[in-house]
Amino acid sequence: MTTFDIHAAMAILRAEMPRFPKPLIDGMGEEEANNPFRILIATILSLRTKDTMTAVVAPRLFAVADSPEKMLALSEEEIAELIYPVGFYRNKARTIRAICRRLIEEHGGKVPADLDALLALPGVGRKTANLVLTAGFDLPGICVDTHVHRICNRWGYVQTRTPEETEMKLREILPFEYWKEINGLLVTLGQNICHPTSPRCSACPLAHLCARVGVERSR
DNA sequence: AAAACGGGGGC
DNA sequence: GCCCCAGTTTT
Repeated sequence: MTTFDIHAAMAILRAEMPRFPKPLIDGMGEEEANNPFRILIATILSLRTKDTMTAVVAPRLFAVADSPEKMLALSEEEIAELIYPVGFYRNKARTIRAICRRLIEEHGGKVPADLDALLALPGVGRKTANLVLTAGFDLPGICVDTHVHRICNRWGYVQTRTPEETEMKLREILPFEYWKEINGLLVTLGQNICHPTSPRCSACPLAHLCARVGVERSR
């Protein structure tokens, strides 16, 4: 059991996080916000990469190809050229084409709105699949990336070793009303305050709730 | 459980 | 120069 007050924490985050720049997916415009294809491809681009870098590259790519058919019309080299700065660009270009081929062959050219179908796509793991469900389709899901995993453990809200374990625990204990929000809010907190190393606890609006597990107090 | 993929930005 | 970054796959 945990004594961490999740309701208080989420209320504070809802109030405080909007003053920071929005994460990539949350920052997408109205048209893109519910475009599962763009969410999916942008998430592939963002693997182990600064999301500010993805924000530069994604519009460049979508201007040329915003559907599986148009994307597949580009060669691996052409895609790699367009997305170069994100890193892993050869892998990602190959993965993007493989995904688009599968979308056309097995899903009528649409992104499936189903967790298992998403996980079956090449290069798609639990983080990406859950982000597409929640951000792309407004369906239930909990997207656990390194920020969510780290911060929930620092809080003392969960005690887990891996992001997957964190997701499964959150499915048990996180009130349903927060499922779709927790990723965006914790990414913002993680990028701006609760950094992986040297978190700025003195600037954190949740400091009074946090167990600060694994966090060194600074002065 | 650990390595590999990989270039750009911050310090 | 060195370390980190909205992970996933393979060994």
